[in-house]
Amino acid sequence: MIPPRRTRSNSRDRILDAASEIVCEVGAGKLTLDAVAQRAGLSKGGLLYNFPSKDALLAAMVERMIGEGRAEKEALRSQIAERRNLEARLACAVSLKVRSGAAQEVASGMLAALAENPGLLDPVRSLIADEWQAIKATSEDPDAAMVAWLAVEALGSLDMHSLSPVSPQDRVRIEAAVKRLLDFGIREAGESEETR
Amino acid sequence: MIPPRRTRSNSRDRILDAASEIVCEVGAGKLTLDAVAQRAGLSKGGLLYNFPSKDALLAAMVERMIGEGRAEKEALRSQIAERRNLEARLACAVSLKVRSGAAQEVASGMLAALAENPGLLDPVRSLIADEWQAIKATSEDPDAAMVAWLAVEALGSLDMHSLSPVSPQDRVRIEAAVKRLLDFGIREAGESEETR
DNA sequence: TGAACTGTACCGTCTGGTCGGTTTATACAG
DNA sequence: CTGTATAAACCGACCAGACGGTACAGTTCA
Repeated sequence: MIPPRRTRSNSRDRILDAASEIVCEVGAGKLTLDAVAQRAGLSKGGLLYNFPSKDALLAAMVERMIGEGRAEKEALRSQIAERRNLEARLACAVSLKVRSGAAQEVASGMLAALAENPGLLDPVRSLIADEWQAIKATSEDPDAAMVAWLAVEALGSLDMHSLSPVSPQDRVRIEAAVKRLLDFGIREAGESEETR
Repeated sequence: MIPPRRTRSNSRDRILDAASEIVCEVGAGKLTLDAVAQRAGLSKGGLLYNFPSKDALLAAMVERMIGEGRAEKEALRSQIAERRNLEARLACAVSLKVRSGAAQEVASGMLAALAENPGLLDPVRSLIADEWQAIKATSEDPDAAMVAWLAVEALGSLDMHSLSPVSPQDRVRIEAAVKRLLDFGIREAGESEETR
């Protein structure tokens, strides 16, 4: 029950949390230093002491989000025994799971703010590039894996902008379809069709 | 050689063009009324005479973009004879074709600005919803069509944020894979695999 | 005591929007 | 053809608020 000692790292986390909440609730356009400070329970001075500029704050947010994403992915890696299309499955699982949570909405708002500072997106860019490479490299059927990964990515992206026309039922079907796609690949000409 | 008579609609288009250019070049963050006015060759007063507010301007930009997309789709409709998975084919074709052009970059920048005014995205939302319905309704294999459409959508979305890890070669392969997917569907368990 | 940290008042700039005035085109009367 | 009236189109100075950032004086802890 230590009187919540305000350490620097402590404040940093509180600030980052506050910023995420704000972005998530009212969008990146309203992400002002004043708002963040208020939300985090300190003054603008204190905020700027921890993050010398708004860009620094944004960069830290990106950093943290990527870290969380990676951690989540790592956690899933151990659960997936099957080696087949490992990376693709991973990516899809991560997307389908993580992306429906709060992180999703944060990412949504962030993109808007980040769009103006292309540099801030660099970490994200390289993360995606890595994922893509892994998928191409470790999949038995890269074509199917690429398409599957893209489809899942789109799901997230559309949600992100609240643009998704995909109903929950659709979602289930898509998930199943993606799994089938990864497991069995794309059918060739002259094969049977069962469900119609 | 009439001294380009300044009609209202004339100015409107000039303004819309200018705004698009700016968004495309420096991003939505720099889309100020002053900049647009200067670019369009009139004063801020004149600009605000044509569009009573910045939101009105943005809304008009969205409107025009949607209109262009629809026109493009209509144009393609006549070229695609095959009835199979018509809607999905159309949508994908439009995306693959149009989205690689200038409209793409404009859309990119726009999203950032639009993210703050969710209402401005309503037209886009309904457009997408319509497309989605059409795809589900008119496809022989809705599952495959949905996945295909999503994959193409992701391609556009990633490009939009300059986040795409997809190389030109990848793109070609994906395009082919999507076509196969639409034509032949997803393979089921216990079928031959030829390319490995 | 000193370093880490916080609070607050303030500044400069940017930007959307207002507003009164000016130009330009058109219609029409004489 | 000329003068006049009218309204649309346009101009640009100005304003108010928001926002990022600074300065600096306190405060707290080791």
